[in-house]
Amino acid sequence: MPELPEVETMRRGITPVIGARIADVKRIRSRHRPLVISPAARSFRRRAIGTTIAGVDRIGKRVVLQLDNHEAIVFEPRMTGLVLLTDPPDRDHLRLTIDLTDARPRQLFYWDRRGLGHIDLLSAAELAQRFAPDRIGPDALDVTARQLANRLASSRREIKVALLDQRSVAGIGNLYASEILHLARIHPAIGCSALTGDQWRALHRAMRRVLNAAIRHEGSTLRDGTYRNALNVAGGYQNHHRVYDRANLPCPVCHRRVVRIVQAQRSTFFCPRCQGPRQTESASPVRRRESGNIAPTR
DNA sequence: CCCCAGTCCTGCGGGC
DNA sequence: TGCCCGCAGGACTGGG
Repeated sequence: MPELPEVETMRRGITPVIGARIADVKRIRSRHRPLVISPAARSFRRRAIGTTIAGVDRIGKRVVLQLDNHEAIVFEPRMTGLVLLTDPPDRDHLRLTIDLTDARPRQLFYWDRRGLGHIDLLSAAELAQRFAPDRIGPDALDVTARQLANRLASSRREIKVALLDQRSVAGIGNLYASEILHLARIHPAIGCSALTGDQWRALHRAMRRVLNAAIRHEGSTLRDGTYRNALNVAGGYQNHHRVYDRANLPCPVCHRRVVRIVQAQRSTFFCPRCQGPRQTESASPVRRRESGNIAPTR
C-alpha cells in the first residue's frame, strides 16, 4: 500500500532515469487482466517514444515522469504497484516496461501484483486539471499547521477519516494515519471540529515526524512483502510501527494493549490510554499558554 | 456538502 | 489436507 513515504522512496530511487530517452513502451501480457493505461496503448506509445525524461516528481501518492515535450507519465500504484529500475519481484505481475537510451538505466519497470494501479500519459493541461486544488490537497510534507486546521476544523468528520481524504491533505493512507495520530496522542474517532489548536499543532508535527522517519527507512514492507524500493529492496519502517497492525500487542509508550476499530470500512489502530478518552486529555502534558493558538478562519 | 457502500484485483490466512 | 470465504485498502462512482 504505497503511501507518501513509499512513493517518495520510489521517486528518489528512479531519479537516474532523468536525461534518458524513451525508446519503447511495452505493456506486458499475462494471464491477468491487462493494466489500465490511458490513452490506449497505441497512442500512449506514439506520444511517449522519442521523448526525454526531464524530471521525476511526486504528487501525493503518484510518481510523475515529466517529459521534455511537456507531457507527463503518471504512475498511480494504489495497493500493490511498484516502479523499479531493476528486475521486479516476479515476472508474472510485471505490467509495463519502458526501454531507455542515452542513460545508465536501460529499463524502467512497472510491477503490480493486484493490478489496481493506473498509468496515464497526460498533457500539461490534463495534468493541471487532474491535480487541481479542488481535487487534491496540499502535500502532507508541505502543508502548514495553520492550513491543516483551516481546511479541516469546520468538518464534523472523524479525524482519521478526514486524514485519508486526499482533498484534505495529500499522501496519507491507512497505515500512516494510525501512526501519526498515535504520535500526536489524538483519538482517531474525535471529530475534526473538536480538536484544539494545540492538537492541530501536535498533529502537524507528528505528521512530519512520522512521514520523514518512514522516508529515512525507505517505507514500510508489511508481512505480505509486497512493497520494495526501486532496486527491489524491502523498506525498514515496519520495524518502527507504533500501532499499525499491532492489535492486542503492547503500546510502545504505555504498554497497554493496542485496539483495532473500523472506521469508514478500514482498520484503525490506536492506544486507548495514550489517545483517549475522547474529548478530554490535552495533546501535551504541559499546560498551554494563550500564545500562538491556531484559530481557524471563518 | 457529507457520507456510505460498492467496484476493481490477487494472495493469503482463518475456519471448518 | 484442502477448500471456501473474507479480508487487505487507494481512488473513484453513484445514491441517499
